[in-house]
Amino acid sequence: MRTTFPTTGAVHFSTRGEYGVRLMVELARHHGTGPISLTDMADHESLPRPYLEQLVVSLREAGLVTSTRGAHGGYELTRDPADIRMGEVVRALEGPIAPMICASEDPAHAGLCERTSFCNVNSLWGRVRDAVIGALDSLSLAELAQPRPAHPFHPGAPAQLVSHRPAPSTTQTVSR
Amino acid sequence: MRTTFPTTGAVHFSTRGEYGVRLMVELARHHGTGPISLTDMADHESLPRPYLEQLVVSLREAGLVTSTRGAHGGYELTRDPADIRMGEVVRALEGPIAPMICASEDPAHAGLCERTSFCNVNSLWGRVRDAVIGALDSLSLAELAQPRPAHPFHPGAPAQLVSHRPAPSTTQTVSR
DNA sequence: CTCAATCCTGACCAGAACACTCGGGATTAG
DNA sequence: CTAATCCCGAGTGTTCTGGTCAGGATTGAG
Repeated sequence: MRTTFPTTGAVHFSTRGEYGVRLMVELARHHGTGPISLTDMADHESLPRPYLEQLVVSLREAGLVTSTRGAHGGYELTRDPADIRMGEVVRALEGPIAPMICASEDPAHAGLCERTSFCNVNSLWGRVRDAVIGALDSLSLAELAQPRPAHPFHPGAPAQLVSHRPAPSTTQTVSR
Repeated sequence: MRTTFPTTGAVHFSTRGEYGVRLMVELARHHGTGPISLTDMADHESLPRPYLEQLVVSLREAGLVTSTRGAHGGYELTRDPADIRMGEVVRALEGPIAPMICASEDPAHAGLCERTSFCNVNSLWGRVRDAVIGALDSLSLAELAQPRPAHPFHPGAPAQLVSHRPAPSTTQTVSR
């Protein structure tokens, strides 16, 4: 089993997200060449096929993939990879991006935190949510699927740790 | 109990983060006027005090608060609220911001994903991590603690849904 | 000195979520 | 017909979450 790796609390994607995205990348690479079987992908990525079987249900229900049954069947993308934002993929797999009840993507649902009137802590969670959504939607499946050395310039920031702690300056005007 | 509210999978802060932040806000509001007891804060925020007791341990260990024991004791901030980035607070409560094993804040730890050499999916998780860190560190405790109508201009973007789907353009240069 | 208000520590616990596995049924190409 | 597929629902051990509980140490006030 995977044991969720060293438990890290906040902002942590489950294996559904991880495996599902890898699966979509696999599909994107073979886009246009007919359906691929789950068994093939499971073997190629060395992931448990019976588990992928239930992940792919979410992807199908979200309209991201279609299936053809029977021998030589399998799955394929419904749209061009360049047309699929990673936000859609992750949302399909893990549900809506809502770090907190009062920071739901659905405004109606967010309203049921009765503290909203007087507490502005939720502005923090809202900010996090928007940051995550922005990060996910700024990347298309096609960009993620291209092999390795992404592009001569703009190398796609691979394992490259950017400087966390951007600037511990006291006064710091937020963007937007 | 809180039942983690409608389960939302990805990017989801636990009550540790929620309660802990609210606790810090409470402390920030009374900063400079001596220690406040946990009981007071638990009552005022209607949170279970015995649970807060273990949260506050993390805050103390992170050096964010100090305690004075005995009667009329309590907790207070060690630094000025304007000097505390929310990233510190959240990290203290929930652990390092790492959405995935290959997107750890600690580069050494990130190296133990053996796929890093040939898969660029981790660039996605890295991007999410940086987005979250940026969002958290761009806000100070002081900003979060001020009462309600934050500021005449720069209204702090309260529940305001920003347009997700920023621009589904196919070619899209990353920022940075 | 005593007492009550605090912080501090560690153990315990029920329920949920996670990461799967398993068994079998429906479809279809060869 | 048969093998390769997708499809579906149920079961399962482990971990995490969100607490509770019991008691000990420290201190200010009377």
